[in-house]
Amino acid sequence: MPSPRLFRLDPDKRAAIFSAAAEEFATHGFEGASYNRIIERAGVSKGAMYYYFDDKADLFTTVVTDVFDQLEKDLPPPPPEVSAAAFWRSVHGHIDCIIRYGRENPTYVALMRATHEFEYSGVTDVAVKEVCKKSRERIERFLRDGQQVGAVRGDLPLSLLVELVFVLDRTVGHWIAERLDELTSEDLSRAGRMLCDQIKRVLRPADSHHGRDGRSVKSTP
Amino acid sequence: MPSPRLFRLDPDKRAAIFSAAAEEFATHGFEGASYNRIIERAGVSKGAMYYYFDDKADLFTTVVTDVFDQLEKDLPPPPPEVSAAAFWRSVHGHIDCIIRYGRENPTYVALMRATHEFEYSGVTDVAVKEVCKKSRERIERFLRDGQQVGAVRGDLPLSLLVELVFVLDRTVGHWIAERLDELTSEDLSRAGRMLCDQIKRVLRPADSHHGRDGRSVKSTP
Amino acid sequence: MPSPRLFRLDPDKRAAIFSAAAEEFATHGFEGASYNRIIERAGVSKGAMYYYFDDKADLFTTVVTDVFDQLEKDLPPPPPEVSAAAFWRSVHGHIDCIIRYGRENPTYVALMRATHEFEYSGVTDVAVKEVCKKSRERIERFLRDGQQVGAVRGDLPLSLLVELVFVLDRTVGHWIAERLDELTSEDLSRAGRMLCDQIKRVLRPADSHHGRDGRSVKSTP
Amino acid sequence: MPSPRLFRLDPDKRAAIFSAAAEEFATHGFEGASYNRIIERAGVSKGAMYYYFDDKADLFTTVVTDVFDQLEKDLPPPPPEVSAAAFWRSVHGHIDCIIRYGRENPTYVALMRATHEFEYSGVTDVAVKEVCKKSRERIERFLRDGQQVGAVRGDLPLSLLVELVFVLDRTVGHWIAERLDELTSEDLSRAGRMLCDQIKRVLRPADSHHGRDGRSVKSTP
DNA sequence: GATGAATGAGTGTTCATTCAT
DNA sequence: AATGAATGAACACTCATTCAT
Repeated sequence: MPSPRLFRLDPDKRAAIFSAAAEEFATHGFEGASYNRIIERAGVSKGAMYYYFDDKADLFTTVVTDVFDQLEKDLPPPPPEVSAAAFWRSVHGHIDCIIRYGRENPTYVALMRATHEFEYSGVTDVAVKEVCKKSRERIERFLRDGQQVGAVRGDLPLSLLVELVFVLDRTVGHWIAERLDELTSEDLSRAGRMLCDQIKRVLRPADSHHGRDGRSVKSTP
Repeated sequence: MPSPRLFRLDPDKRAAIFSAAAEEFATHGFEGASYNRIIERAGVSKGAMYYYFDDKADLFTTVVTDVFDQLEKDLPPPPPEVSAAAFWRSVHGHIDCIIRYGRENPTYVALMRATHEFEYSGVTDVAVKEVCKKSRERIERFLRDGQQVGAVRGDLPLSLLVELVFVLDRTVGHWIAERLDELTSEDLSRAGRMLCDQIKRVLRPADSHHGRDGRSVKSTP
Repeated sequence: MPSPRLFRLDPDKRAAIFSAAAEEFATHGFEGASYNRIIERAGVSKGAMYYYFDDKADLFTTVVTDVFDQLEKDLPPPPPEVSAAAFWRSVHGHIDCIIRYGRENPTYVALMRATHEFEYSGVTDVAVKEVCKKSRERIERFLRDGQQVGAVRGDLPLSLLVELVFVLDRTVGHWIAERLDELTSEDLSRAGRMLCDQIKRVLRPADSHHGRDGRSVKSTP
Repeated sequence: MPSPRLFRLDPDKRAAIFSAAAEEFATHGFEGASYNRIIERAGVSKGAMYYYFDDKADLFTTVVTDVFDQLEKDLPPPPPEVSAAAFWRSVHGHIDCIIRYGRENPTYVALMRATHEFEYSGVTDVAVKEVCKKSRERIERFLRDGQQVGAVRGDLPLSLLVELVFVLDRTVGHWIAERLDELTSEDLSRAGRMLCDQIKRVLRPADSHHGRDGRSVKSTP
């Protein structure tokens, strides 16, 4: 956990640290990132850095958590009414929000990706796992609501659906980020609709129209 | 590029090198991986390693290429007949093949994931990009065929569809890998069908049934 | 020298500092000890510490001096009567006192040992040397008294005898400290008598009974 | 454990490393010693050092072991005949040998002292403990032989007697080392006799002449 | 053809200490 | 009087790579 001093620190300095760290971690992943490089780019002394953060992992966790929290804060509240339509409207709202956030903070999108990778890798940090878990739980609650109004299929493990949504979002996000310069604002909102559609396709309950494949994965659900 | 000497090397030694490298890279990513650790675990001399491979990047590329090639070799040939049904049958065949491969080489699945991440990161290596590009082109050709028989939507950029297929596969692959012990052989083929279904959902052309969302992202495609 | 402010400090705080320092120095020696760790464990601010003590060496010296002084304060007064018997009785009194002190302050025993080592090492601090010198002078005066009443041999350099007494005490002290849990109170007083006996053996003048060895080391005493 | 490469190393280089390490450890103790300083003074590269030794502890242990082994190699064999006189003659032989060794390698004497301290401190290394244990066991066997011929008292725990012998030797050794320049060769052999006498005093069985003090420490021996 | 000794810049982290407040 | 933020040199150790043999 970062020292409380961090929050007493000049916001500009703190921003400089977070930005330098986010960029380094996003570019090189956790293990590949150089603490020294971050320190140098943030323009702080070595000692100061260790005054704010316990170690490299702590810095990573703190920055990642911050990014996730920042995003989450902007997300719209859960839908007041309960219906499939309301559910999808809410999904759309979330996606718009996320895309907008990503457009304004491309580095943070990359950082989120790096975080996810890190989580998948063999050297996962406990604190990072926590951040990811929180993030997943949020989606899980969301999907559960979707299942109750019949918007989300119930024949697949939630954990898998969560992962799919996670990854669809990241993939489209990355695809967008790579073409950010050439996309108009109109393109972006179209991209939002497209992503929403894709998620809908993935989550929608199986019906006669689409065949009977992939009903359930585990024999004992 | 690895030295031609590599291919004259005792296959067991070569396998030891590849296996050690794959594991290290899969666990730590490219930058986080330790060349020394690989050398040590492979049980070869330091000089020998630099005798076979130019450097760390070369080893990485070589191993990754090998894994991709290995997999590709096993993939079924493109469907002889051309029809939507044949296309999906072929997709299913591919997926079964990939899942089988992943079950037998879990390390390689992790390595592929690591490769993908590496590609996404900011420090992409030219050679690795080449491997990934080749792999993507294969999918792209596939999807183009699918489009011709009306199995794959044509209203989204191919590059995005390729990415989505890529990532769906990896996600389900990882989801499976994490639960490999608890899944029966029957579960696995069910998972194959499920993944196929998901890909179908993602690729299928938009129709009246599913609304008009996400028609196209770029205004001038 | 510590600032006079130290003595105006809340005794509890001061005790906390001394205790933390004693433990750290005892465990790691002077050079190995971490000033930061001491500060942290004492629960005082960094500035405060440098407000009370000049530096690490000053803290060390102060604490060590305190421990020596504490012990010395409890030691019995020199024997009023002058005779060999009175001398040995006094020695015994001292030893009992020291053993009791050590039992109650095992950390301080370790600290004394660490001090001694430090003195032996190549980086001796002037102030510490002073403390040790004072302590040695005390023993020296004692031994000189013993010589006058014929209780202590006169054929060896006093400095050597002092060292031997010093070290016998520390060795038995350490031996006891290591087994403190298993020794009864009775064992302890037996240990006191034993140590006294050992010191007597070492100091007693050479006589015909014990041979002529070790008469004198330096040809010109 | 040091790498076997160490023993393939140019003896001069190895000696340089050992000497630099011995001096540094002797002067600063284990924790206080600077690996960097040793490397610098030994005139080897950083990498090379870690090529020979696992880490700082390994270097310490290796050097210490070497010193102990060196000394031990020179020690005279155990006495052929068994009698108190032979025992004491053997003790004398050992002491002469040790004093001679110390005169020629004053650094190593200091290192031995540092080792002992280190062992006493709270952060003992397993390997170092092993070296000390071996050394103690040697003395213990010796004393046991002495007890059998009635030369050594049996009323005190052997572990304590061992410690006392250990420490007497070190103390006299240090006392000599400090005055090495002013002592003639004759002084040295006189010192040897003196130390032998002191050890005799400490070990000799209690007899009527010396009173009944210190018979046994533990109530249940 | 193949080795493994050697390198020194790099790693993340801790150090004793200072000084503006 | 007292704080705690800040420093940068030093710490033990690892890195990818070279090269004489």
